Amino acid sequence: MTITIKDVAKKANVSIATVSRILNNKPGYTKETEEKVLQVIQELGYHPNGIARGLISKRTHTIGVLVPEISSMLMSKFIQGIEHAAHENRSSVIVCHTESKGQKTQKYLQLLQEKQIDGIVFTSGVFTQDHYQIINDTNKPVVLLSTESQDFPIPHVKVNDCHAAYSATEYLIKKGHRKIGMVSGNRSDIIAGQPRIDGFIKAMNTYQIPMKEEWIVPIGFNFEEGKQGFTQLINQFPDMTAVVAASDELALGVLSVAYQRNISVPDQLSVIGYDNLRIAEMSTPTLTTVSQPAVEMGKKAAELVFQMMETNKPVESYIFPHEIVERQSVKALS
Amino acid sequence: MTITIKDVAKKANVSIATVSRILNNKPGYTKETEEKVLQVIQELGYHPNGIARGLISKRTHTIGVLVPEISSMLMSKFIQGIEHAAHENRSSVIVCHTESKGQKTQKYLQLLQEKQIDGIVFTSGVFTQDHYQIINDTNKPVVLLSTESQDFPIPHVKVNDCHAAYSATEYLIKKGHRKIGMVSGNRSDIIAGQPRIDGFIKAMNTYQIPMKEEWIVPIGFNFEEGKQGFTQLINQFPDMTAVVAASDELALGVLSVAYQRNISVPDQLSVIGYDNLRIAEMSTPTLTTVSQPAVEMGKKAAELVFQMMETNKPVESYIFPHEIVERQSVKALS
DNA sequence: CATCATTACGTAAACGTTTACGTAATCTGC
DNA sequence: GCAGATTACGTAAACGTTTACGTAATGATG
Repeated sequence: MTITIKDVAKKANVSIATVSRILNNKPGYTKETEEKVLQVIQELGYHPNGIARGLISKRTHTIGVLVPEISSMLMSKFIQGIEHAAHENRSSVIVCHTESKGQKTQKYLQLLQEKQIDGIVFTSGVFTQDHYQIINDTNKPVVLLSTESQDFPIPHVKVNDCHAAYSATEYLIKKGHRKIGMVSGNRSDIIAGQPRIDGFIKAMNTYQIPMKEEWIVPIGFNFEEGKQGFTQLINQFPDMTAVVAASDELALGVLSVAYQRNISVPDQLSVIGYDNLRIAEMSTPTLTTVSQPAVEMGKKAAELVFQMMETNKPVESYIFPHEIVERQSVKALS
Repeated sequence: MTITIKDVAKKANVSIATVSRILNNKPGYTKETEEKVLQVIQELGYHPNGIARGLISKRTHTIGVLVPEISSMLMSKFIQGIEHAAHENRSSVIVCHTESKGQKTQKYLQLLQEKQIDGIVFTSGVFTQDHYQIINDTNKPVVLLSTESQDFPIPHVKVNDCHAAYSATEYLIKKGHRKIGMVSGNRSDIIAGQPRIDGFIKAMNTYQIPMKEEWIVPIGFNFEEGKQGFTQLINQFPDMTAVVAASDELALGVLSVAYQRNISVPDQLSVIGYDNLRIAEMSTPTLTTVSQPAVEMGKKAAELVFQMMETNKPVESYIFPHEIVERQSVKALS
């Protein structure tokens, strides 16, 4: 049923080699035969079979992206950037939902290998020994997005989490705040948890602001955890005037509990978020936050993958600058 | 360099046919040879090449999904559901960002065809003649998600937009509201625009509530448009007590402007949204809204694709029930 | 006009699988 | 113990391309 290059060749009275040449712009045919063949292709409605092509060329023009959570707003921005870069490189992207599970991640890595994809963007939290094993013997380019690996030589693109959290804290301090709490990711999360806590502590120390351990509540990154974390924080630190949240979702959780308890933001409490997702503009009050250029980061990560494919050389990691976006949730103390 | 089935066969002293049989659980080998071959596969670290496989089987275990906007929260839920169903059917999904552009959509359809994907979930607004053309001669299963086509016999899964908007409006009416405005999608959007407006009007008529044309502001679906639309609406309808927003993002825009103008929600103004995205729980106040079970819908759409592949028969469209989720943004008038 | 380079093709072998068909060995039932 | 059925394989032809190599025809050069 399906029309192949042979059918085209036969009908155009040429060999399949000639058709192939025309299809791929390789030299070796006259203008006339080209026109003839092109016309036959039209008539027959022929489309080349990418699978057969891939079998020979060993390129599938497909890259895989592993994400822990598809419908996370941060991840969907990453994916958007990746898709964009892929499209510019005539490739498409397969999304793999790992649910942060090591086993599912491994299964997906195998799957991608069998599918002969050209490269991988890995956004799925911690990158383990097992993952490296698989990836290493596939010999395909991989880049880590918003994560990194200290054990293996794999390029990454991210912002400097510690530094960004430092900036956020410093921003509050410069606004006159001294009693500052933090709701953050778990300490066991060595990518986005502990480093941001470190940044917070470092800023407090640099500005010689005394602080207590219980001013920091490590709990996670989502909205519910933000509500929980802030509830705990406000109970053990009632005269706090500002809080740095390690994600925008956390910050919204803070806003939500504050609203319930009639704590006015920013008049009684200042809040700074992290990520600069779209919800940061959509909340009431709008959220001052540390911006991660997520779409750009996704784009860059994918571009590095393509660069590695072409040059066959390792590439440099890329650290994106962060930036404080001022909105309404932080007030200067007089 | 790459290890093929031949290498395995040679090292195990069997033919490639036998290896293939073992790989695919087809009968015709003893326990002994199986063990032997399996062991060699382990030793060599062999992985079957899905491309070569696909060339023969004509199945790539890949489906494509076309979305107008990847980082829309609604779309990412759809994608999540689709990915889930795909994974359960041992397939993976390629995401294609169409930007609602007909031309890009067509390009992507061609691409997917060349990639020999097994089926398509189409979530990209209006489904045109041109799209049908391409899809029809590929002969692959397609299902429309959250859209439909009156011209072509393609199954869809969605909620009944008109009915859902009717319910939302009715809900407000039953809470005692009479002066109700609407911020909606454009009238030219025959999928999610006009039908929801129709539902609104129908409810007002059914309950014999007089209304004016300018109580409806068709403008779009996102946050910014919500702000704009509501600003316009409140100016020409100042004594309005409630508003139905055709999306949660629109509703958040309403909330935002109301906050700026010191209109208290829900005390002075009730707001009902549409979609039940995660932001509906995260806003202040939390948003009463019409729930679309987006993840389930995505899942169902993909499942229909697989069903069509297996049975080779057309399937029925599927209308999901909607549901009002009560939160804090609507108040009963006494 | 003879020689050589270039052009415009065609032939056939890959790429890594699956699978129809053939064949020798083993098993079954009497 | 023998005919026939069954089992456990091997051989080779597909699947739809790309591409190295060969060849005849054309063009350029002296």
